[in-house]
Amino acid sequence: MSIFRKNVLKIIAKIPYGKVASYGQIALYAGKPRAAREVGWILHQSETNPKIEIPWWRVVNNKGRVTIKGSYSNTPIVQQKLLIAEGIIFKRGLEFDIENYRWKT
DNA sequence: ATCGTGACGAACG
DNA sequence: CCGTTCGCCACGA
Repeated sequence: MSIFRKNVLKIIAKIPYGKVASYGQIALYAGKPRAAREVGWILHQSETNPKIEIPWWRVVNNKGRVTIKGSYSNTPIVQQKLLIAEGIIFKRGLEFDIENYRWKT
């Protein structure tokens, strides 16, 4: 397990209830400013290989859109539902105004 | 090593 | 507000 991967999981675990962060943000905080795609890959792996419990649904793309593909159990609808349950208002489809909920350090 | 792919992001047209 | 292109990074064939 790489150090970057460990940082990614640790940081995602810190996202507060009702807040979200982009893949790029997580990559930045974890020490690889341009590894947004890798963060997505790591989450994809964690889905079928859950070492620790993390609020994966609080990670979205930088435009405030749910871009997860309905892979295993974590589908776009499931993610949207979890976010709505935390108070996030969706505008249309899988989009919402991310600046109202973005987690900042 | 090369190539295609993806839960990304930013820049264009 | 689209859709496309390109740069980015790791994984697997």
